[in-house]
Amino acid sequence: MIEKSLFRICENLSEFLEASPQDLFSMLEFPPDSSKGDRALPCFRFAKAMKKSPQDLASACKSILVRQELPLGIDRIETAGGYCNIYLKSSFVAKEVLEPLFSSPETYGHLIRDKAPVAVIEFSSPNIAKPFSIGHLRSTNIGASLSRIFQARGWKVIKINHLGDWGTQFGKLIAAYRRWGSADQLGEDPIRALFKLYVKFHEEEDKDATLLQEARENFAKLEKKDEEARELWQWFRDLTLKELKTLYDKLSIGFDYYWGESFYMDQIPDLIKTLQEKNLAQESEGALIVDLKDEGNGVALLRKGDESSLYLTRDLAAAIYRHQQFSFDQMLYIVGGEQQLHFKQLFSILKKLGQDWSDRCEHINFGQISFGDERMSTRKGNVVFLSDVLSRAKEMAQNIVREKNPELENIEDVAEQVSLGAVLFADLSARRAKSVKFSWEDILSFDGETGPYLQYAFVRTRSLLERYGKKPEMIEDFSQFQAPEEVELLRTLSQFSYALERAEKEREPFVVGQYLIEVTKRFNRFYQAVRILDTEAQQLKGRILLVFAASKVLESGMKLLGIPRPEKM
RNA sequence: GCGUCUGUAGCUCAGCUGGAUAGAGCAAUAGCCUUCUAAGCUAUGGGUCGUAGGUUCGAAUCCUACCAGACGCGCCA
Repeated sequence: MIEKSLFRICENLSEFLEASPQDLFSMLEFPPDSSKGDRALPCFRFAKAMKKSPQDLASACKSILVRQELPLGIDRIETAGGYCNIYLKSSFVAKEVLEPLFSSPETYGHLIRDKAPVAVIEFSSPNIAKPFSIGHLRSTNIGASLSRIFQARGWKVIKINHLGDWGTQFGKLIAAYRRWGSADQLGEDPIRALFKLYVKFHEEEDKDATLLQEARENFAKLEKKDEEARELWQWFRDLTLKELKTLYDKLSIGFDYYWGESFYMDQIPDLIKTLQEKNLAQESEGALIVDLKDEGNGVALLRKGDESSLYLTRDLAAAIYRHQQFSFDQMLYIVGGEQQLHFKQLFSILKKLGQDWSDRCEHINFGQISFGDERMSTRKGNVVFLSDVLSRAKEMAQNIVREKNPELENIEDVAEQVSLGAVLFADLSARRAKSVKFSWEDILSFDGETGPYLQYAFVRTRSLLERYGKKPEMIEDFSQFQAPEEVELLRTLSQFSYALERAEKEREPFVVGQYLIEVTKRFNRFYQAVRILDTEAQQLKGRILLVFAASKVLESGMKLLGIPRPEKM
């Protein structure tokens, strides 16, 4: 184990630097480039207390370390500036990468824990009766990736789709349907038909003040289990859910529970009662509120004047219910940053309710997708539908595949995979918090650091392995990798688990994407610089094993991000 | 007005638990296919890290103020 040897070094320096080995270990960093070693210990921090220059300290560290035998796999120690740089033997790195990758490629880089902590992850959560826009892709994509990353990091993950299937919007929809809709309209493309009704409602709303009133009344009826309203609601919900599931299948995303907002409806009266009994809720202007002004979180609305529930009420019920069911160690809400206040209020009220697990709830926010200069708005109808993006991307990919690889058999399938790769990766190519301007050009890009870039490298590995024709075998001599491109590739492959760890800690799937770009870059350089298939037997065996290793890491990482892995393209 | 987030190359973004010369991709220019898929590889140019202070041996990174943009702040979700 690389970590073991590095930890040994920290132990050996512990006394001299007057710091625990654990602290030293956590201080180790990756140098900017490999000429400065594999890990570095910065000595600046100790300079003041020990009244020595960082340079002298680094040298002292070096002499302490070289005085005795270096731990297994450590090649040498050098100093540069105030850094004590640790160089690993490249044969050691090769062994550490290739052996586990060969014996259990599926779990390479993963963390196995004795007892898996439980994470509830709520994501995607689209609104029923509204088309799935490119904006919804963010929560879906981040949530699905994070779920897989958490699993790879040893969590048991429970995935919940908190469908937006309750609320005043349904009152609006029912009102719109009654005025302008008909059953035939919903036959062909029900979602678009419902969407048109929704947009029309908001157009007419400005002219006709009674509309909103009617919508609210409809929703109140729905909550009071009015049969007719409920039938319509059920119908709209079924239509949407059917279409949603097709989309999730296409993206290979599954949920453990489709517990939408409506699911918690019956739990709300008790919740309200408890809140009142604990004197947390108070009447104000006809509504029921929790005053959180003293902590800077404004006023939280629990119940409207007409007694109907609100988003926050349903989220409170949902959180409590989920905790009862799963007693999770962590709950992540993958929801846009514009709802920050809502989640602050939610967590704060949970705490006031005495739910001590409230600090295990976390809002994983992300920036918005804007469209040109305007914010995308379903109400105004200026949205980009995910289905349109996907079909346009597929069309474009098809043209490119036809041009680049005309003999390919299943061009349409490959185009589908490549276009999905492009769209999904584009969505994960910046940190969550960044808001992104939607651009066809960016999302349909196939060159440079994109999904297809990863896929192309993966295809190259598959092609090499196929041409090789045999199963790769384990090698004995790990010192045969001499070319710098081989060493660099191995070095990068050895860092997979760090990428996963960082992605988990920062809740950033993007970190895995960045890492895969790095692997791909290293692989391409290796491929360019070195012949693989037409070399002598020993070298061939080693290089094909390295190709196998790269292929598996790429595959594993792309799986985590939901990026399809074509065999040919 | 208050709060949160963002501001780094022409464009899109890394780097932000302080540290070694501020890195990629796109676009531009110049090379590399009689050899394993050129959706690739190599090279070149391109930067007051929003502004001004402060902390520090050291600041793109931490603190303060200001500027610009996005979002949120009582009956939507």
